[in-house]
Amino acid sequence: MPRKRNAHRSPDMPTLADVARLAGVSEITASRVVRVQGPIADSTRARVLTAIAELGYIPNRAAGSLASAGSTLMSVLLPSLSNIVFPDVLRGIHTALTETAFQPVIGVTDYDPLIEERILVSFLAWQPAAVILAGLHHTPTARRHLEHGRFRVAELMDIDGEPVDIAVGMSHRQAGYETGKHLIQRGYRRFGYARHNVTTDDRASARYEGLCSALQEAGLSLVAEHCYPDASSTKAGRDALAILLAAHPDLDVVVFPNDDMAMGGIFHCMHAGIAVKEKLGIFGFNGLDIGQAMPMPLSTILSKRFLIGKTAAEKLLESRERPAEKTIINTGFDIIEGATA
Amino acid sequence: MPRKRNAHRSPDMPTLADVARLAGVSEITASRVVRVQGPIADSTRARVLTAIAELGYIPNRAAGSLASAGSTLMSVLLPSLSNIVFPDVLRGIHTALTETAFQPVIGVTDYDPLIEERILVSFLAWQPAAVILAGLHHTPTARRHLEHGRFRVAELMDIDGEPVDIAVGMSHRQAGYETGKHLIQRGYRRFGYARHNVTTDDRASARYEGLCSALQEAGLSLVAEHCYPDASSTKAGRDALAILLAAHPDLDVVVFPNDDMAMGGIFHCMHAGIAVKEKLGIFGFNGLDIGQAMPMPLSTILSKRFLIGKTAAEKLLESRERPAEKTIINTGFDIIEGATA
DNA sequence: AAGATTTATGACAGCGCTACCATAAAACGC
DNA sequence: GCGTTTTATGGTAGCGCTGTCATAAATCTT
Repeated sequence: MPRKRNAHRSPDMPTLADVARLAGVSEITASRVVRVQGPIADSTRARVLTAIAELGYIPNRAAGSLASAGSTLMSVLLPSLSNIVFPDVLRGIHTALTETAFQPVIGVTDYDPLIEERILVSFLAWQPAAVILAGLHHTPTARRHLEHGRFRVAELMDIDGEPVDIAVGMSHRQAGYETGKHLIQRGYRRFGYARHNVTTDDRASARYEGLCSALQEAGLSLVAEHCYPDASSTKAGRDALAILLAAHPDLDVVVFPNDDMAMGGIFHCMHAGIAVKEKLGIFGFNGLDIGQAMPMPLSTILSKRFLIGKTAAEKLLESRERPAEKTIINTGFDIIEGATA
Repeated sequence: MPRKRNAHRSPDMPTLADVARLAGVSEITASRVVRVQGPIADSTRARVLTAIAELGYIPNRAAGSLASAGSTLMSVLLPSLSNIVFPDVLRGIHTALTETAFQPVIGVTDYDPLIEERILVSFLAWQPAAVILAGLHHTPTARRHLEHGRFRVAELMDIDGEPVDIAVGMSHRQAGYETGKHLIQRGYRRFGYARHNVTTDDRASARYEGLCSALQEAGLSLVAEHCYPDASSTKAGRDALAILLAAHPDLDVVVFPNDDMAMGGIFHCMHAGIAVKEKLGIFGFNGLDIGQAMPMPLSTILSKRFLIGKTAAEKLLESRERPAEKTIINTGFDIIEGATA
């Protein structure tokens, strides 16, 4: 009675042992061929490969992970998937991981550090090779896990702070500051700001602060701001601008936390017959394609989301061990002049 | 010398055995508490839970999967992440999986069945509980794996065909057909169509065919079409429309394969001073928020992407075993009249 | 009260793979 | 030509968990 357990694999899924037997080698040699590891004679490799093809062998990664105490999974924790920014980051990660043995496992935190912590712990159960998350701010428990774990860690988007291992991103504070300087230089003086409800989006807050300090340096300050109660969207931007202008018709420029909302702002202007740029400047953030395809391209800041994801994943693959010094990679940003401010 | 292997877990990560010892129960009992499975006395559960908290125990899912020949992973294979459609689907899946033990592992196929097959096989190595993919068309090898595997399968987006297990989506052929009928009824006669380069996007092709057959029924046919050589984008739509109109200034409506391109079309009209709807109708597909936030909301078809993802994942969770009959769930679509056609 | 059932727990083997150590043969050095 | 290194392969012992079967105690029948 060789096989006692019957809850197991379908009609005898072949195992490494089957492959080894058919190829006339030991299990460990077959294993080495599969993993492309260690010295193997060409003839042996060929025999094993043939056996694999013949049996339709699929390795069992759970067994492999258990035996080697490590997996080929990379945990990716993103705040949101509604915000186009994060699919872009994910795309970058995925691009870097193509052709490698690594696979991303994704979780969505909804910008909530507690959810992040919960998902992180559940991901750790897979002994991932690396963990990628957004931002440098995590719960103490999460941070402890990140610091003591046997895996690489990349914190994306933001570089204003102390990373656990690697940080890849840009300074959002500086982006906000440069936005302010840029607009002041172009003659704008009466600034409005349209927020949205995500209070835990640290990056948006950092940009806001940067903008304020640029204004302050120039002896200015925000004339008005409005916080739209719902999540960010084009409609949110459109409505927010309407409200802002109703209360403060004398604004000459309005800064939005992202391009989606800024486009909403432009749509409001189109609807209300306000001459964008001459009468009212509109400034966004992200540099989405759609904004640049408009008849008057959106003035905004290009954040390099794909590059951030790709760079982070590549960097993580460089070494399995965490190096002594932390790495901070600034992918920077570009101001897109556009035609709306 | 108890611990011979030193490549293993960091300074003694606690195992279930440690938890069991501390709680004064057997390993299997501790395991049952962790998995919330089988009858456990309240007092015992409490002791085990305390031990877990005290040790900071994190279960090892690789070991669990190996022992039980099954994992809590759900493989998700999407054609693309650039196309907003799929992050929306993914969001739906993720929503359904929150609060369950399942975690999505994602792969991107780039609309290529061969890449899909390759990723599928590498995912199968984790013995996933379910596999989610887009469309009903796969390579023979992929299909064989899907049919013989011990996991549930959901094929999303499309329902025009024979699924392996579950299909959730809508009839794209019908959507194209209804688009044609709707536009004909509104008086449009001279139709143009702007494609993009993705020849393997079966859904877009099905809509195209549906549109053509509606025209045919009415004794009409496409006056012109243009295939933009690059991937779909707003700019692609804008350029494609410009080219189309240059050759055929007499078109009275242009249908686009998606909203992104349709918006590009509108931007072209704005730029060229063409009265949208009166002079030229524009029709999209997807029903993206941004199109509806425009001063003249885009006429389009609302595809229920989030719902598709969510429904599929929920359906998959209903039973671990594949039922005898296949399930097809039609999430339908809505025509959004909008103001552009 | 004696059996039948349910509830709570445990012993043990083994899932399929790889780390570790050992060995044998081939290539190299001088 | 005799050590020494390199190349190629194998034996063995687990990795940490859960399926299976067994058992003991509590509860329910009639």
